[in-house]
Amino acid sequence: MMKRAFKDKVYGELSKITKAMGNPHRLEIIDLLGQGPFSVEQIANHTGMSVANASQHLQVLKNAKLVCITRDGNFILYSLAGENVFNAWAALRALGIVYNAEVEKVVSDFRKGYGPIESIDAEGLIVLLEKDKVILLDVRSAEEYNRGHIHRALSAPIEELSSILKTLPKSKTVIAYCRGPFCVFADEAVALLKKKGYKAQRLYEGFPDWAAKGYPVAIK
Amino acid sequence: MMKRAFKDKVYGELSKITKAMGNPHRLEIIDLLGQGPFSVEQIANHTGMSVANASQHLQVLKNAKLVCITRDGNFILYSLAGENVFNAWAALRALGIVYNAEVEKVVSDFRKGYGPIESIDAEGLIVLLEKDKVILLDVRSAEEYNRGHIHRALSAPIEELSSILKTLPKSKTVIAYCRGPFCVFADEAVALLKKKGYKAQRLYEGFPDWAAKGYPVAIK
DNA sequence: TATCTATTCAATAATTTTGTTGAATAGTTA
DNA sequence: TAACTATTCAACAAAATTATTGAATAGATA
Repeated sequence: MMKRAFKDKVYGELSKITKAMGNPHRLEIIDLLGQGPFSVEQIANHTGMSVANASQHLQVLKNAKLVCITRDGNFILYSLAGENVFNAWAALRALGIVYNAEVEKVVSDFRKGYGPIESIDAEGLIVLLEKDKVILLDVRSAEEYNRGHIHRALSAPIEELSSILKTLPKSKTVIAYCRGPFCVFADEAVALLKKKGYKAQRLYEGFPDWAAKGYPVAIK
Repeated sequence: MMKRAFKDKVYGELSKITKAMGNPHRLEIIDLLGQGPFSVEQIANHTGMSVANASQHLQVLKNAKLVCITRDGNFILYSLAGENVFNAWAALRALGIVYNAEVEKVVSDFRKGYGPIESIDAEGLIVLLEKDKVILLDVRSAEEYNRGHIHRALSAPIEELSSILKTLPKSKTVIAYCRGPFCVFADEAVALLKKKGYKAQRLYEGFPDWAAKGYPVAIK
């Protein structure tokens, strides 16, 4: 029947997108590319895959039009095809956290390893920033900070945090943020800060979520 | 490494959701369940699958917590696990239409078969309804209409449209809507209406999209 | 032009997904 | 309780996905 052929085609085309997202490595790549462009080798390192394997997964994402490439010297940089891609990923991530208790459990179990970590959401942070009551730390790498960061955040890469920390007053609460809800840099930072006697929380979301919501960002 | 195991777990759990959505039949089922609950046999008929096959795909969706079941007499009714599921599907659908020219092409090619079909979006329809300038027809089945329909819409199942049509004045534009952008009932209705001398358009979205946006609905 | 190097490709085996078939099951109805 | 029926299950073969390996390629640099 004519209609059936049409539907098969439409849902078939759309399933190319969901198929492309239907793999843990590729979800991790999408999450990573939310930070900005990365080379194949960088992606491989961040995700613990071989370069050839990462390349093949990137081909799948590229064929589904979820990522696109630019060349920079010898390197090929992959980035998300548009902000809708990150939004769709965020919607799926939220779906997982809300309906699938297993996801929530894995995350909270892991975080317990750092002790009790309080978190604040983006809207809450905006209020605190307006009151000038907090110090905001970007605990990702300096390179990621330079690509773009939350307005008024200080760069404090997790490895350098203990030295930077000495310059911070203990009168204000410190908020740490990183790449997203599944990135643990902020948890590590909060654990260290609390150990040193600071009042500290993590931002639940990461920088890409903040930017996607249209909240103020700065580029160094 | 500890962190890698954590990430593997998190992305692995989330990929269960995207894997479950990574199949054309299962996407069609999700789209259909946006209308409300259906039995396994109904789902099989609507999607042109065998009952056993539909059942197996439904198990996959259930395991991913995307659908849930209730019993009604001898029948087991499947429905979406929550409105977030439809929203995520809508986000993916939009992603496909925006970034993947192939999806857009398949849809517009098919619609050309009915002649030039104009469509209006939900926001445009609201304006026209306020001005009382249009007649709004729900061309889905009477059963689906009774489950819920757009406020002020008349029920006009596509098979009965030609008889109902005689009672409609030609002074107003007629807007037809159905299940969603990939449902062709509204296109068929518009083609018929235009042939009979009416000014007619289709609503681009379907009833589930309208309801998900929080616009006014009525239940018979 | 020749060299170098990041990336892609091709081939392979292991694993997973898929649809069909017919039998089994659970829960309702009589 | 017995009969019925919608749904699920189990087993199978075909097809698709996946990670690994090492070779090939394209494009920049010297």
